[in-house]
Amino acid sequence: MSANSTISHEIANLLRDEILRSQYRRGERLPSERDLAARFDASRGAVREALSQLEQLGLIRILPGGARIQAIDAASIAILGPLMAVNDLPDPLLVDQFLQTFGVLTALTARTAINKASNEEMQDLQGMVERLGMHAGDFEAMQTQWREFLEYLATVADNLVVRLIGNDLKAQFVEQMMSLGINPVMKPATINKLLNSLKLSLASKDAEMAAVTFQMHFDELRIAVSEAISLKQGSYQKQAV
Amino acid sequence: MSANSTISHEIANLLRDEILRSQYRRGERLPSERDLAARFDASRGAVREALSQLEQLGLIRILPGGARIQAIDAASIAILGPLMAVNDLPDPLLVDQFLQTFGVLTALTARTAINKASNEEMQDLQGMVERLGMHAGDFEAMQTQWREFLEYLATVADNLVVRLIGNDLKAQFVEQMMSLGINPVMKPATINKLLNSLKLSLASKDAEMAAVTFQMHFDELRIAVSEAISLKQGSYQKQAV
DNA sequence: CTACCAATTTGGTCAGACCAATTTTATCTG
DNA sequence: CAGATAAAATTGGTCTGACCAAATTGGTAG
Repeated sequence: MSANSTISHEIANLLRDEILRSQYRRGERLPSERDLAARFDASRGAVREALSQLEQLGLIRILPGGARIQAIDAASIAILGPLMAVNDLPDPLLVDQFLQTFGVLTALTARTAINKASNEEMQDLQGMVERLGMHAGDFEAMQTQWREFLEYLATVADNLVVRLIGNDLKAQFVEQMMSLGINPVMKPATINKLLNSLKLSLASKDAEMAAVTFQMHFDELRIAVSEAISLKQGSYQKQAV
Repeated sequence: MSANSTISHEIANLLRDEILRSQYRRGERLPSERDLAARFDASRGAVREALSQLEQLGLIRILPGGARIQAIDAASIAILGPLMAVNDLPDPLLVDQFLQTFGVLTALTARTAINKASNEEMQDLQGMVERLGMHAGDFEAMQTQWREFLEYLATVADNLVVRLIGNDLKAQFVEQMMSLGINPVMKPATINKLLNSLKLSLASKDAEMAAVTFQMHFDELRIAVSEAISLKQGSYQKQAV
């Protein structure tokens, strides 16, 4: 991601990672645009564009006299992806918080969607869940269908706020997990249980039950991902030895 | 807000509002940097910095050949504020979605906070709720204390993901409501009911109950805000006549 | 009408310059 | 020596004009 081939993006990414690695303290002044230009062997214009991007991310504040580092927790969510990627392995705690958040938002989406779905849309949803059950073995195919299902759910719910947040989170997270080769594994029994619960809530048009089901699913996913990361961590340590 | 006095910011804001007002269609090409520079009577550098900001917002994609408009629902949440401000009155549906989302995130924060709060922190929280009850009459004072309470809750919960989202949402929303003079009014009885429920859940350290309480609070708030906007709308129409 | 190639347009970058505001340094004063 | 003050250096904001590579456009040949 963010492999924008332009020099200004490269500079922005480098500086961003340096800031996220806490190489600068909060409130500290960044080197001047002229110094940065010299360091990166680029023009001041390119550096300015890079700094402009960092300002948009909420990492720095640019004002006459110098650009100053801001507190991390005052930044935009767009830094979550890079924040997870600065180390070899993502911070498990951060990933967990990520999934937790994604969970409640998905639960909200499901609740809203089912509450306002037309009969036709309900049938579509039921059909998709049905098909999900058929691919229980094939991880790749299921992943794709699962994503389509969530996408359709979001379309039906039509909550722009959640949608935008979801965009950012997905962009930050999914790619990251993929590129790190973290594949959470859930037991077939668990999956089936969730699918059945989902079918039931759709059949009875029970929005609350669907919400709870999604909540459960994400709780399971959190466990699975946590284990997947521990596993990776283990293999890393082995390599080190 | 975003009254950054620089020319590039001004250009960015103007273009952003034009895009949000759907004056360009998705996929359409923005005028070239040189044309925009001529139109705004600015240098191309300034325009480029503005476009860079819009790209960061996810409103456009810049690539050789031209900058193209992107789908709104592919943008960053940072556009929600401007999106609510493009019209005289914010879209009630959008505001409602906003509060709904903020509600589930706050509920999550409360749940987490109570689950991991130390004894001392629990006492702090209880004290804050106690003081909240005392200011039941004074809207201003209560607003301030309420915000401090939520802030402390977020500190205890210590979920960076929710925190960052919350930052963005608050930055986008609260200011907007304030500047529009929308003051939601909740019945004292309702407020007291919520406060009591909150006290109870804190006393018994019942995270789930606290979460539900916050959920209820935001549902009430949604109603109140909706009414406040309708009221404003009414007075607007009167003026028009 | 299609396929291909040249001319034009567009974004990306650079260099050098000027201004206003801030920061730093030197100076003066008590 | 400490503090206030004025001068100098630094810094961000902007402009002009230029060059390159990639993409778009338009014309032309098949």
